[in-house]
Amino acid sequence: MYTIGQVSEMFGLPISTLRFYDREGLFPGLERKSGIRRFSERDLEALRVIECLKLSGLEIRDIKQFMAWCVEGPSTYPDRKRLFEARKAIVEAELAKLQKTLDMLKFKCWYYETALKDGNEDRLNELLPDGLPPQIQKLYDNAHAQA
Amino acid sequence: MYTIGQVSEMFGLPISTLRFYDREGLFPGLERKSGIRRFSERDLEALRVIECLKLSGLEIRDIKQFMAWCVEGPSTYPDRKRLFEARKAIVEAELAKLQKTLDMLKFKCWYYETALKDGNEDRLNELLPDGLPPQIQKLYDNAHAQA
DNA sequence: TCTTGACCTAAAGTTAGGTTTAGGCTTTAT
DNA sequence: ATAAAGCCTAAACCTAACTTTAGGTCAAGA
Repeated sequence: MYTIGQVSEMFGLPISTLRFYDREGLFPGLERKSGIRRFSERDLEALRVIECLKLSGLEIRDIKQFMAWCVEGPSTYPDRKRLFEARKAIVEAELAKLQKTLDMLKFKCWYYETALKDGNEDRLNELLPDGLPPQIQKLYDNAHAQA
Repeated sequence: MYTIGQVSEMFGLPISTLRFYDREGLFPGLERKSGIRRFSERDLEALRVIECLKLSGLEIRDIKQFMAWCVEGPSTYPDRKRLFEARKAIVEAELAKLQKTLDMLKFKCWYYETALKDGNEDRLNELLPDGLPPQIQKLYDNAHAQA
């Protein structure tokens, strides 16, 4: 069993955030001893899931819903399964988008490196939009492709 | 040249958002004809960069700074290069984190699929934390690894 | 000419996700 | 026994990034 301060340390989250999550119902059944929160291994796993779902872009009220399902029992397995499958699809899309973002950033890094060498953007403006070196052209095209 | 409504259509962004960006100084030198905004090809490219930088997690005030550098000229090439290199590092870290998130989600999908077949989590609780099928164990370990 | 649709501004409002404050218990080490 | 550290709550506050509102301008078609 852990105190809120220990959990805060372990997860690198402010104590105020943990209390906020608790207030929002993200730790149903969290134990208390004379008013003081005692986090069990189960609560830590819940917190890991919270962090995962948050990263996947889920809102707090929906995470609360998930935690409520966990309390409700096996009848909610289908709901929970659906939730994770939906999140999986969303994160896969997000990853693709972020990869595209990364290509744009890589292109821009090359762009300013070149501009810095040349002292201006004149040559770059001539190369654009399709006379770039092959590797760079790939980045540029990918970054400018329609979603 | 495009009207704000056309740009809104093209980028799938609300008109109010485009006006907000303009108010925040993200389109320096945006042309107007009797008060009405006319977006040039240059402004569209700016908007593409804005979307990219936003996805990379940059705040509006810092995007504004970047746009100001673009107006300022070649003396700011080093600043702009540094900005993109920093963003690139951040997005690469973000991608790694999101990949880990995805592994957790994949694990949870498998978990609830199994729980649904079994009708309970008893067998799963026995398999955890290190008696899982190899492929699944990999997902689980990766998702639970320290940052 | 009149009406419709698209544009404009300034300013107030909204939302999510916390954080801070003020005042007060509890536990632990000396 | 007492003081410091760590815990508690309720409620106010904060910030970013928009969005909405209210009131008005402008240009084109019937």
